[in-house]
Amino acid sequence: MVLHKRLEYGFNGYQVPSFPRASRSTRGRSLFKTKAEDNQLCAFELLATVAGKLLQEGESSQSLSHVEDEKVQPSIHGLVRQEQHGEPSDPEGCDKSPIFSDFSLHGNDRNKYLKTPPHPKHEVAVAHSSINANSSFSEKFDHAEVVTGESRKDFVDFLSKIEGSPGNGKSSGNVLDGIERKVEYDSEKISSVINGTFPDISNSEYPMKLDVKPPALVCLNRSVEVPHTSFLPFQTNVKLVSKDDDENISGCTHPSIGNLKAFRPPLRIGDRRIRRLLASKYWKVAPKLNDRKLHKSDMWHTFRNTKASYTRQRSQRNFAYRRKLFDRLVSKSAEGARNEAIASKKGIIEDAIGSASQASLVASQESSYCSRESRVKLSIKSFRVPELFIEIPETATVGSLKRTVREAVTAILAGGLHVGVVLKGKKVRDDNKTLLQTGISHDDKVDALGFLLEPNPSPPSASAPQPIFHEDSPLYVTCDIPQHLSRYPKTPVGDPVPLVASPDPTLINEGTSVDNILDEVPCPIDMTAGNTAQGSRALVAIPTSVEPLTAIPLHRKSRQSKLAQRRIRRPFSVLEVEALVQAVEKLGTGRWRDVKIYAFDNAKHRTYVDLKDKWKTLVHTAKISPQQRRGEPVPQELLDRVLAAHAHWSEQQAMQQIKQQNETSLVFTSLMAE
DNA sequence: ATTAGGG
DNA sequence: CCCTAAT
Repeated sequence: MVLHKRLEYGFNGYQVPSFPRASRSTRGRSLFKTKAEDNQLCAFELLATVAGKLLQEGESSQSLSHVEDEKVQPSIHGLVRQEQHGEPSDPEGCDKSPIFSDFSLHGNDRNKYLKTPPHPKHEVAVAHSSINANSSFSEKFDHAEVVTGESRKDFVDFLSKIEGSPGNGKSSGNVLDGIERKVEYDSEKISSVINGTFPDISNSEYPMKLDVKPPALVCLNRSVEVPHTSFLPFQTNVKLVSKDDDENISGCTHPSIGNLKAFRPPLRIGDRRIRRLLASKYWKVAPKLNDRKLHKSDMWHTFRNTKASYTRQRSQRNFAYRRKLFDRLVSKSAEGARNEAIASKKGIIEDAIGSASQASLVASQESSYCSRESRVKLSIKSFRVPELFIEIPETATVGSLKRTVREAVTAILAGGLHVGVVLKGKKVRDDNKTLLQTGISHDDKVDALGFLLEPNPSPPSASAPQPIFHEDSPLYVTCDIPQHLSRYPKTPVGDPVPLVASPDPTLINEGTSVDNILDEVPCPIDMTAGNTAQGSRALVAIPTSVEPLTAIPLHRKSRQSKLAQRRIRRPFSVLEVEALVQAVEKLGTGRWRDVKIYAFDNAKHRTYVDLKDKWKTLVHTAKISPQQRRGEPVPQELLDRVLAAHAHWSEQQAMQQIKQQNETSLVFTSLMAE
């Protein structure tokens, strides 16, 4: 059991988990899940806490006298932005269209959207599908920058025409040869995208119109035509950022459906064991929220209690407000989860690009419902809790673990945090201005309102919550962790929690990494004109004292290596699936190592076994009815290809076997004849 | 180290 | 995803 290990958790920001796709196979893992969910509560506590805090501040500084008619505008504005000096984060496309993804979709709409995305094309800057053998056809596709659903379909149709019936592909002559070559080319594209090494395009025999200069920051703006009635803005903005040559392309891609993973930058860790460990950590601490509704009451409960811990002195009047806020937070967590993951990711992307900023905090400004008072209501949808390292003995109880996490985070938040307000990229310094004067109350435009969490230079005021974290804190005493081990938050009293800017913000949330572009989360938030979530310097709280730890050091190590942690679950993105399909189409099944090298070479977390497994499930998925499918919906078109390829290669395999049988029997008979 | 398949 | 038997 994993808990028997000395737990070493790395928190790296916290987000409301993305959608529920937690594996349903709970066998043997239920313990974990519960544990994980507990952590979740902590996250919500934090979320709510900060939100409440900010809200209160807003209230107190709010002195609106005007009554201004507000239009009820349901769209959620997003969000944070911090302008970088002289560095427009997004010169063109990304900033251009003031479109919002409508995250307030509910119920059917949402499902509908998720299930039938407007032309589920996710080809990032992958040039595609031209066929040499057929000029007219190739005219159609050569230089096509992005294959749309239509064109892809054409391509498939074309293929089936050539091959007769799909899946019955007999390699016939040069036509298929051409296709083969083209496919190979395409595959290279994809795989290079995946591998983060865009091929030498300039030398390519298939010149593309991509202006890609690998080592530099590249921003490809691909405007994809929006297929007819898609209600979601559809724009493909691709930023390719080559950080290191061996590292990845990271950037913000186009909106995609359900691809909600946040990602974290490449782990600079060679040791696979550590990688595994890390992955497990993420798995443990960043679980998915399986049933939000179910936990809502619990969360509120926790929320309330936590609030009490340091907002006790606040007037009860705020209670109802906070309750309301909380409800909204929770109810929004569904939609928000997407945003948050995305925003968070975005922040990292920005970071990768070089922009710097303080903490990332995603907030949304909503128009008030009551036109009477013209109140400004803010709801912070998410913020990232800086990386937290928690070490706790295996003998500790789950309760103590929870407490430790909570306290650690609380220490950060409570320890003299200064909140900055950013509006349209500018810091609002004058605390005495009203929101109206500042312009925060205007929600007509795409006003970006952001908050910065900064270490408070000045010691917390008397009214401000004191850092809870202290050795002598009663909270400690009650902790049933063996005294010497709960050393984490030994932050000196009054001292601000050490906040360190991390150039390499590592994300949480399913611990997706940026090993390749496939890991990227299409980022609808990009489309909120100019609302660029700022790059987040992760605020990292670093444990200051370490002495007590030396007590049980090697012990853990030995045991750890023995009981390898289960790897984190990392659902394949559509893009990955696409790549896999393409690779298999070319290489066939049964050559998983080749497939791996071919299409996932740089995706360290995808082993050939993984790919094989994924193919297995893909084939299965393709066979079952769409209703029975789970997880991020795979475009039917891809599934069709899966089936076709599967059929094709199965046949090949069968043919091979028959061939071999014939050969052997031939040998046999000839031997007998002698 | 890979492959194939069950769990 | 994991585990394993068989290559």
